[in-house]
Amino acid sequence: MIKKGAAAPTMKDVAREANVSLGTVSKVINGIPVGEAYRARVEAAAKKLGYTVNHYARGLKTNRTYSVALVLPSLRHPFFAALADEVTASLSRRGYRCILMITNFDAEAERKSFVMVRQNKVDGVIALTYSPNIEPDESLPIVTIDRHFGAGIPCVSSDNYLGGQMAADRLMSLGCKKPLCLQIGAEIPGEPHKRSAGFESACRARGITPTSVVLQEKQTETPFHHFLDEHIHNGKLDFDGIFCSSDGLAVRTLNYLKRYHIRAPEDVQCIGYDGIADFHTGEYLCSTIVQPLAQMADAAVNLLLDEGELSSGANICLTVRYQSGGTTKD
Amino acid sequence: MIKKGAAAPTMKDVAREANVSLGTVSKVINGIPVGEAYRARVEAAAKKLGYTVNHYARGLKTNRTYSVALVLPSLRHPFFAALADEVTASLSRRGYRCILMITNFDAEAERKSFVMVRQNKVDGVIALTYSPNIEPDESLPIVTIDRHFGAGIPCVSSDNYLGGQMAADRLMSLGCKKPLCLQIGAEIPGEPHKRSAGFESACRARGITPTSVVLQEKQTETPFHHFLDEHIHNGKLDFDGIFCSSDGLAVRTLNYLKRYHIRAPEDVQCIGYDGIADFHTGEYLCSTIVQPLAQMADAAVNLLLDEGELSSGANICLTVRYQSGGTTKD
DNA sequence: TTGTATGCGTTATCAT
DNA sequence: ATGATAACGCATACAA
Repeated sequence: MIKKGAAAPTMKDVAREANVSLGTVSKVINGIPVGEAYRARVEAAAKKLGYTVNHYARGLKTNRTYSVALVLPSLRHPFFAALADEVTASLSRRGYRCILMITNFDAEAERKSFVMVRQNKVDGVIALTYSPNIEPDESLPIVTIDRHFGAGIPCVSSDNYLGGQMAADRLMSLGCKKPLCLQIGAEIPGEPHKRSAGFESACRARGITPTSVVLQEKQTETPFHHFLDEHIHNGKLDFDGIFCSSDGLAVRTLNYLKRYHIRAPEDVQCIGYDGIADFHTGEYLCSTIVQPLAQMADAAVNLLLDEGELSSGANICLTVRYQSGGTTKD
Repeated sequence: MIKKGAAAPTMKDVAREANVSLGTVSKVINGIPVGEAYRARVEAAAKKLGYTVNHYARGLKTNRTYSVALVLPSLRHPFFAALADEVTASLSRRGYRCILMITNFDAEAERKSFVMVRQNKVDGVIALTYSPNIEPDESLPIVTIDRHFGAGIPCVSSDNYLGGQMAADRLMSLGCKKPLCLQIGAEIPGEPHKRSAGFESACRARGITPTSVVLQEKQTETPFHHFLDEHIHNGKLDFDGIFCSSDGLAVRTLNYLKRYHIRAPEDVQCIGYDGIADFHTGEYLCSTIVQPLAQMADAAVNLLLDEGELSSGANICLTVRYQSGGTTKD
């Protein structure tokens, strides 16, 4: 049951207590120069009454609510959860609140969150969405993470291309001759696709031609399984190194191969992408390319909040690092 | 950069467009009876302009903001993440927004979130906190999850006692004669403690006296390890069944025992608590007592939002279920 | 410098 | 039943 506690003190109360006018209180609160004696009186009164500004009333005037919406498909995915964790922290450091919107991959839910902005309910949106069709609305303050929407919508992401290259280089340094690249494609072009592009490029730079298989998003992974089935002869896999476009995919792929008693890193080495360690054990799920989550969150927040940043239309691409996780021979 | 998009249409705009007064628009929006012709006109105008209410302005009048704060220690823990996911969804169904507050187990951060309520920035708080010392503030609309704060603060939790009993019964049905109970204690009395209490009770009901070890919160788990060390003789553990107060603890304990080549379920059976499946594989981490997350979220939301519920001071205790997860012989 | 008055978008209380 | 108007808490342009 929502009941009102003792009504919070307002500026009016403070003004009365301090024997000054409303405007003076407002000035003190907002750091506008005011006579020292007045300032002291107001501050004392404010503290005595436990006054704090009502952000909503303020927002009604200023059109700023000091809150931003974070649009995510889900929180169950460790990567999304960790991202939300970082974004919330980053926002909090800047005095902003985070309104969480879970879309469950539903385009309608995504749209809803975007209209919120126009209702002045948030100052901006940080979105990680899979819907291909959000209109690059007018000057909608929005920053996407890891997804390109073309138009002038800025995107912060990890350096996916570099990550792919690093995976390839690492695999080949560790002796792999027959690399395989497994990728779950997104409807939206751009970032995720760069992982495999980087991988392939680095392979070719060493004169090796990798095999690549792409899965349509939201499809089950059985096409991958069929592919693997066809490439197992005499209990041996045709490939000695696999790069997966996510750690989750790597884990599932390795699990599948386990049925054939093909193990990592002995029989095949494998590198994933994301780099979210298992919470309970602190261990990485597999060897992986680690996304710089904290920096990505900060970048997104700064982009959204800092004057002029957004209009630059810049995409920010943060560097990644390799992390051994037991599925490679290093 | 936060810039304003095309100003969102207001009631005034709708009123002008529909050629009616402001009050009439308000009535239509709020479902208050109004002439059919008017209603149609207003609705048409609203749709045409893409009008949506500004919740903040409304909140200024009604003292309701239609948003509640969810206070959580972290999002990295799968249980917290899943809980946040469910709470957000439940809130959304009721037309409420979720403001996420991550405390990182910091008492000061928790306190901050509680003052927000008095500033009218949220209508209530759903909190899962470990700080023992939040004052049962005046009529602060708050519901806790899985933590008791005594006083009149309602708490929704899974039936921890029953869960402990179920674990004990299951273990003994599966042939265990020497049960061990491992628990990470909380500073706050109440719910978590009931897990082991239930376990012990069920053991004794069968005439078996279990061994229990409790760890002080935030302590490292080495005391557990020492204890286990002392109870391994000739490579065999003195116990044949372990109940851990969380899945995470179960996983870590089993990992530790693995060093001694003691394996589950062959050498020792083990049941955890929480029941959050691994996101990537969909598999449970261990045999476990599953908390009814969705129901808990709904219960917390309803308790907070529904008239009169809160004042009843009732604690809600939701039933759990057992789930085999490979660390028991069923 | 300080105080007064107006308006932000909405709801609610009035007359009409 | 409908329309005008005050008020919510705050910021601000303007007057003092």
